[in-house]
Amino acid sequence: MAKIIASKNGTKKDVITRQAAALFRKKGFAATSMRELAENIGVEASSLYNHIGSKSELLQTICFKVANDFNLHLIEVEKKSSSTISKLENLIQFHIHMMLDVYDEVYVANHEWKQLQEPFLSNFLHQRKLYESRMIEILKTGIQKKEIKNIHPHVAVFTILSAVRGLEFWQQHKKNVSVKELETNMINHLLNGITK
Amino acid sequence: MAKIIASKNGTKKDVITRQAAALFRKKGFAATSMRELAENIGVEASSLYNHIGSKSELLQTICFKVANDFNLHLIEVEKKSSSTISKLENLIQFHIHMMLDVYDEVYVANHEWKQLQEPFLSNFLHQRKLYESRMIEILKTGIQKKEIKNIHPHVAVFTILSAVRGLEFWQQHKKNVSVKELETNMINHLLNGITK
DNA sequence: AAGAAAAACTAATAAGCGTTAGTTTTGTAA
DNA sequence: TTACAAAACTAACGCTTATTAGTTTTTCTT
Repeated sequence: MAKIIASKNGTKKDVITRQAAALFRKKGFAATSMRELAENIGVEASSLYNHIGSKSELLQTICFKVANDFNLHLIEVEKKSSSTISKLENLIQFHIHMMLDVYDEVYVANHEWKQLQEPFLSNFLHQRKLYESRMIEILKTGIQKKEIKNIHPHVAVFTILSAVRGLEFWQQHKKNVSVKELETNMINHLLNGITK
Repeated sequence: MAKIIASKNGTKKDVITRQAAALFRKKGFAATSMRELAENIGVEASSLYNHIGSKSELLQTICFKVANDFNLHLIEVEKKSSSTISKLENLIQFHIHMMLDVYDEVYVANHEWKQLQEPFLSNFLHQRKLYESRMIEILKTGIQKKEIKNIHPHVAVFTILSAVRGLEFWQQHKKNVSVKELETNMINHLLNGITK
């Protein structure tokens, strides 16, 4: 009769959620069974339900925690009175760090949100759309202030967000490239290009 | 007793595969049932097996068709004696067009390859790794020839590939931005940046 | 029109799914 | 030590899954 060990700063629900994020990332939400999750923790599947409500709830928790983290950071950036470029640097930097720090969770939020049930699905998509439109506003301001080329702000935001999302593929190269190197290269690429 | 209608240039297997790609994209591979796929075509689930081998086979067909298309194009680009920059333009352009032309298939190849079974999973990943390393070589040459800044080629390739992969999110904005506008903006962004 | 081949159908299989009920064990506090 | 609550267990529920077998219908060929 194994017991779920609660780590220092986390309830047993947190332990389950973290392990769920790891599995959902590795195998996908639909392809991960509760029995599998339980086995990974060292417990029977039914025991999980002493701590969580449902499989769906796990996905909800993961997705909205990530969405909230990004939202809170964007609010901080918007408050600042810095230049558009440095705001963008700040945003890209945060995305990179989230991707490296809470990889599983961010990955799941990016890829498995489709498996959310209503009304959570709509809510999640709404939040993301809002995030994007606020980033677009930042770029528009930069264009007005002539800090940024007269590009299509919508396309630019998608390009930047897509690029940082791609850091999923970076996990396996963590050793070869330092975080700092990655950061400066990506920010420089997305802001200044690569053409000499 | 509905019958699967073979379209002009496609066997019945093609029709099934195309519909499968659409569903796998919308709902994910694991979350799509054969009964659902059959219903979408207008036939009983068991009837599908007169045309295909298995559900897995459908995913394999989709993923390797896409991988092959990208590989063939890369070979063409490598043959050319043009500048590094124009090679990159060519590659980015092709990615954009694939994303817009065979959206479902490319999306599935990008997102659902995890559900491939061995040895197909290893094979697919190998092909993708090869594609990336060949793109890196192109960038390295560009750096040597001083056509391109002295950036980290690996990071740059990932940034570019991630950015174009993100065009998934563009489907819903097709009306607002023309393909040409999208193309020039993205290529310009990824090659020349957005800073004035 | 007859016979063969293709492709649909119905029915059933075994396995796996998320989840619940009921029970037993464990840990905690009086 | 006793009592209570937390959290584990076993067993089962009803449902869905991909796939197969066997049969009937449709289509193509002669």
